[in-house]
Amino acid sequence: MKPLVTITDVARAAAVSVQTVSRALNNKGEISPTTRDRIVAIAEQLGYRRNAIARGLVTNRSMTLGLLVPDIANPFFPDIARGIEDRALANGYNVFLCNTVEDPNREAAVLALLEEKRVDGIILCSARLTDDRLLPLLRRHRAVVLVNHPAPPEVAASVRVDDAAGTQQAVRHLHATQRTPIAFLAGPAHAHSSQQRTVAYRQTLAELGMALDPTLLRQCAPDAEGGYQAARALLAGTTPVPALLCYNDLVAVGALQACREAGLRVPDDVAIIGCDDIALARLITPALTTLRVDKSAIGAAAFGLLLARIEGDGTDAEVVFTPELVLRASAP
Amino acid sequence: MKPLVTITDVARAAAVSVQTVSRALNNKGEISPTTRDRIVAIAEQLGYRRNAIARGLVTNRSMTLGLLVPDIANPFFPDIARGIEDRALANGYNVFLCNTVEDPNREAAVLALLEEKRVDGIILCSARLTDDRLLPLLRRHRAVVLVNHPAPPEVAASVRVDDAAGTQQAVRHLHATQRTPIAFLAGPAHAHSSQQRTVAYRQTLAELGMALDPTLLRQCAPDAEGGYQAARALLAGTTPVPALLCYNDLVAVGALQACREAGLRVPDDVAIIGCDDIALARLITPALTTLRVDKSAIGAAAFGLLLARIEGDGTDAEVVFTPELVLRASAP
DNA sequence: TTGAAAGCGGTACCAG
DNA sequence: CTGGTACCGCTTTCAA
Repeated sequence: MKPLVTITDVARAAAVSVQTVSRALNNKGEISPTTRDRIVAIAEQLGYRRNAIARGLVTNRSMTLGLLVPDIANPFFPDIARGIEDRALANGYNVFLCNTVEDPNREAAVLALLEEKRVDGIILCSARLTDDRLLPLLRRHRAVVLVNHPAPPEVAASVRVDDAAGTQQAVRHLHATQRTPIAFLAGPAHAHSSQQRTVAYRQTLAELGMALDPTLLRQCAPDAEGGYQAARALLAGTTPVPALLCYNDLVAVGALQACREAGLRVPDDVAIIGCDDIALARLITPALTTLRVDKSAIGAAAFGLLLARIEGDGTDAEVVFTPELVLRASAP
Repeated sequence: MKPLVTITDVARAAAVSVQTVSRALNNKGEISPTTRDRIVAIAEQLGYRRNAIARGLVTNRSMTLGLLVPDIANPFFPDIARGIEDRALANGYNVFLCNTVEDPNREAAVLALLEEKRVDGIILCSARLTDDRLLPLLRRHRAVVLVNHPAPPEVAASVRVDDAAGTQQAVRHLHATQRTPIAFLAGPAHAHSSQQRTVAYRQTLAELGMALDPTLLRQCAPDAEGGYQAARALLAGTTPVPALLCYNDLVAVGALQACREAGLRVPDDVAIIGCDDIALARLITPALTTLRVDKSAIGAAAFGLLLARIEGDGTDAEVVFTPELVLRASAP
């Protein structure tokens, strides 16, 4: 552990006071350009790097954010993270990217740890905690933005995707192309977006005069394995299933695999629609019809809302993105 | 910005000194169980949460690590990150997961930022900086582990995959199944693993008495788009290409797509081998023959080495994993 | 077993 | 324009 250069060392080397060094380094306050340049040069030469810990203690700002995602292996979240991190770095913030691996307890633990680390704000994607546990934890943070989860405006701003609109588009498309009845692999029960889409699914079926067959509505883990298992179980039934609406693209990939193993052709025997339009969706065969959302824009919007809250003017409380149905081979 | 409870507040409420509270909270030093429990209860009730910033300033330990990956959207890295983060959290560390988006300058910037944040150590995966820029930056850090990149032991420990062995297995398999000549989509020129594999590719061809056709050796971006472009360019040539060895699975997915568009059947007209065995590899059609490495184990090993270095006994300097060829439909 | 005081490396406030 | 001093919240050292 090599002894690091401190601001005092720089001050001594430059024969000035520490405050003068501080002013030079931060380029603020009244200071003559001459001394500033001289000090900056000396600091550079000494290999000085400022200590964000010490600075954070006095400024009460860590210039650090927390980002929680339920599963970083789902390409949906790296894309959002990218949108956030790009803007965060540009604004001088570092991001703790925390994978809660779909585990509510880990989500709670991470929220507490981030509080100890005194992050300036957090962005929580697709919360898995129930509100009674979640909200008290969130309230302790200085600024919070939720992605895909509602919250009282005094607790958090939110960025969400219009789940109802997306589900409606997908169901209508399947209905219009004569692929009924429509099964729905609905994702995890505790996910808010799953609940919203389930409501929309039921409602749209009703609007179109279709009966709801409860056996065609199944929850599943929001990954390929979950989709595979759920689809297998579904296909084991006696009723043929000509259309499969999936919680996300990974679920759709798993379902596709299950269909293939069951000897069903996609889209001839079964049409499949995913959600998110991850990069993979157009690279597999058949390419996946899916609901596209602009993940990078979601990330950027979330950061924007968070920054506004950190800086005090938490005016805009909600941004909504509307998904767009992208037709590809799996459900033309 | 709500006023947070400090250790002083707790001390006042419990009518003891701050040191006693500190001892109670950390459960160390001599303290009577009675007062300790009383203090802990009061702290809890006041909603006290300790301040890692203040604590880090005095202990000179941030309990924070930095993890740099070139592209978090490549499923290879989330798997490694998962292996690291699981063990890090279990040991009380938080991880800054930083996506350098294949950009050397961003890598350098992040390395500097992490230094300001006084992370206790960093794990850098697949460095993109050249050693002359990289090493000075690394030397400034207290503990460093490199994944897929060599380094002098006094600068960093390293975890690597035996690229030569993997490449050799793959080339031999393609040769044994009569699929020659063999093209190689080698990934980014500045990646150490790309260089190693290129050497092994040449060497193995020579050992097997095959001529090297330079037009069959192409660099590419290490993602699906890169594989797609490189494969397209390759297939535009006049020579048929019966075998395609790819830098990683994403490159292979892109190459697969290019082959399909060119009207080539996989594996009948072209055999394709990927690398990493990401989850996707067995979910696409045809399933991908690939070189499997245990990503979670790589992450765990990297964390283990880092912890050893942080705690001072940086004895083991290198861990090597050997990839295993997994035969699937794309190159049976 | 507990407490008083010093100080980690900065920044902020005021004086010169 | 520059310097002195207090202090952020906590742990460490030494006394009591």
